[in-house]
Amino acid sequence: MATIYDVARTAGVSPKTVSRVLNGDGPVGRKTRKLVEAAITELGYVPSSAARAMRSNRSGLIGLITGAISLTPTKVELSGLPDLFIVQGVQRAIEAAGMTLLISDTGGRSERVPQLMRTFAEHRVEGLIYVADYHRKVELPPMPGIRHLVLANGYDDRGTPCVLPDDRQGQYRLVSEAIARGHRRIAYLTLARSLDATRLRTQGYREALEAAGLAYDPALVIESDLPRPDSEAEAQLLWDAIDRVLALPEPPTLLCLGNDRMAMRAYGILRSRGLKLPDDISVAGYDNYRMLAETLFPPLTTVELPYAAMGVRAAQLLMARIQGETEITNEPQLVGGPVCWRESVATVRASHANVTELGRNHK
Amino acid sequence: MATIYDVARTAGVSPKTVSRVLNGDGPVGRKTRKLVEAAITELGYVPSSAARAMRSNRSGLIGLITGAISLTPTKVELSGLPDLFIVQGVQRAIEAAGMTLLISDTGGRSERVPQLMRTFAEHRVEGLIYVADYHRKVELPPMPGIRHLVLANGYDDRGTPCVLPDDRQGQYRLVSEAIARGHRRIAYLTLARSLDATRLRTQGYREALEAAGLAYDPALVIESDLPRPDSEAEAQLLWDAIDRVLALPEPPTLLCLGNDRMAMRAYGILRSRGLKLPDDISVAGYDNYRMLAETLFPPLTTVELPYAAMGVRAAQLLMARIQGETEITNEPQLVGGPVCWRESVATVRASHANVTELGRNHK
DNA sequence: GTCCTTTATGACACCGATGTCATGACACCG
DNA sequence: CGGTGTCATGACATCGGTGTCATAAAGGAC
Repeated sequence: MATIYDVARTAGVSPKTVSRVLNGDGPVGRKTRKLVEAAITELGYVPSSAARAMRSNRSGLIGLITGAISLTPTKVELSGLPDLFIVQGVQRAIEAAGMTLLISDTGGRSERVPQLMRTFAEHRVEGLIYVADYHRKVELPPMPGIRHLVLANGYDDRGTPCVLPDDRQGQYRLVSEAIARGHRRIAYLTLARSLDATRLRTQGYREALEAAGLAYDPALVIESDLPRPDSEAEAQLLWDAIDRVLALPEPPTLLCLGNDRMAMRAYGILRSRGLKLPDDISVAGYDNYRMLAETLFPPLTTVELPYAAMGVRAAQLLMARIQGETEITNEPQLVGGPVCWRESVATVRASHANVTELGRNHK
Repeated sequence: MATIYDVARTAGVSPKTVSRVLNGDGPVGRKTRKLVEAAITELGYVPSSAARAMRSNRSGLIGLITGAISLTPTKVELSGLPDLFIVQGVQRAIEAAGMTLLISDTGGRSERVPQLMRTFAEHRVEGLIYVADYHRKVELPPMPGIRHLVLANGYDDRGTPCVLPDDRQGQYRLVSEAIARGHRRIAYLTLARSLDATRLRTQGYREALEAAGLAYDPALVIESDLPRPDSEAEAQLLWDAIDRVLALPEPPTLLCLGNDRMAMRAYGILRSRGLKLPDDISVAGYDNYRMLAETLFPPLTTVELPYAAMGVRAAQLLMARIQGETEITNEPQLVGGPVCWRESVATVRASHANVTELGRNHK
């Protein structure tokens, strides 16, 4: 591969002049510039980032880690992998800034982290982004030699800068808009209560009811998904929850599910009870996992988890720190996603609205 | 960050001696080694790969590109993204070999490829892996400065080494095992005929029938999926195809679908016709897209696309080339995946088997 | 004791960029 | 015409490792 010396010799100038042409520092005569550019093209010269990095002490590299990483051993989750969109977002923003991304995946084995960190250190990454597989608290091991760290989809209690989905707002918007379409009895069949997402979305659910002057009915909110060894046992929980809300004196007109996967199961369960979607009952999910949401019939109304945007934001946050910008808060950056309105949620006619009043008194 | 000179000074030796301790070339006295190791630990020294790369002319970096890349503009496909598993496989194999992966994604815009290639060239990657989004022929632009190239999930007509899923064998196994479970009339509702996967899997389907002495009935094989602007129009194709095979004089006992997404649609369509799965009719997919296959009820029998294994194989192929191994074929490397047998395919009782004979004569 | 080999270590150059400083050629001003 | 400033360019050192070669000390054979 050609070097700057080859270019200099071909163009009949000094290496430093070639460097000036490349970087635009210092003045270069017009004829000289042409000569150099011709030589570069002729030789197919591409500057070596290794040499540049060594001289400038700036590698232009950003590290990114996905997968298990915490100190405490965690069970392997099937889920994961939509975080790919976070990575794509990071990639885009990093690249736009002229930097390059080094990506590593622990593959669920967090004991490999020290090894990965060492590799990053050898390459002198200027910053590191850790992408969690779902909205959660993480506990990172000490990372010697890492100057800047940003968490995406996760947070810790050490004030590390982080980017999180705005789960509260997402559920709030979904429920608010559903109310605007006439729904008054809205069930919320949640993911595991222990998840941050569940806590925040439940809060958003309640706030939306409150803003509309509707009473909160605890009977409509049921934890309906817990990790189980087999898929069928998981589905059973949801089955029971749906049974319970449908048996209420004033059954819901809309079921909000903890995620699109649960919504997909709900389709099957509701149909097996002879209900037509969305005429007899409406369904909404969360995540906008498009492979599911768009393929289901009817297509699923859901809230988008703004993964790509979160990735972009995380990258920008990191770049700002690297460039030493001072006025930066450590507050979690919340990123909201739009509600994707599809046919699984019907507009309720006025007659149903009357039911609402009953529903309010019900409490 | 500490340098080898800092370590040398702290240990009271020359930099070269530190280098010897690090790399294990040349002899080092026991006491000296201890001194040096203590200094390394004390300073938290990590050697700079940039400096090392410059001297040795070996970067230890492998480039990987995903997403659109061909010369001819392609429409953006929703699908994509299971290729994440290919990337994970590559990652694992590359890392095991002590190298580091630079990953870039075109995000569907192949006009960005030259820019990505330049970045790779600047970092002096020793080889490049291109990961296609589905089994397909690709047309790569010229890649100056790339010494070694391997295609994963794609192939070209220039004999570039490549790794492909063994689609023929996958469908062959699925159908063979289904026959072993008593199925005699097996429909195959395929993806677009233009896809390589469809051609190869159809071949596997026919060979399995042939091996079992069953006649091939063209009425059972229907192209049932074509890219359409909206999801509903796509589903309509499948709906019609299912109508047609169910209306046959000898309807099939098993529907093989082109992928798991189609299988998911088939569940809905079959149930809307009042059929029970798998008692009235069996269904099988392809891909082992677990989010679908395991969540569907009943869980879906499908063929695994061995993405992770393909990634590992691609990485190994590339490493072998980099190390200059000579006896390497350019034959496509076919990687087979297992059939994941789940409850969506029933075992057919003998009474049904009689139907088979009719089926054979039917042709 | 001398010679030779082996072991342990250091001096120095080099990889390919770029920062610093010096130099030469002009142009302009008084 | 000499002084001053700008423009264009090159010589040289430097970043952090490693390959080459030299050197010194230790051990063994005669």
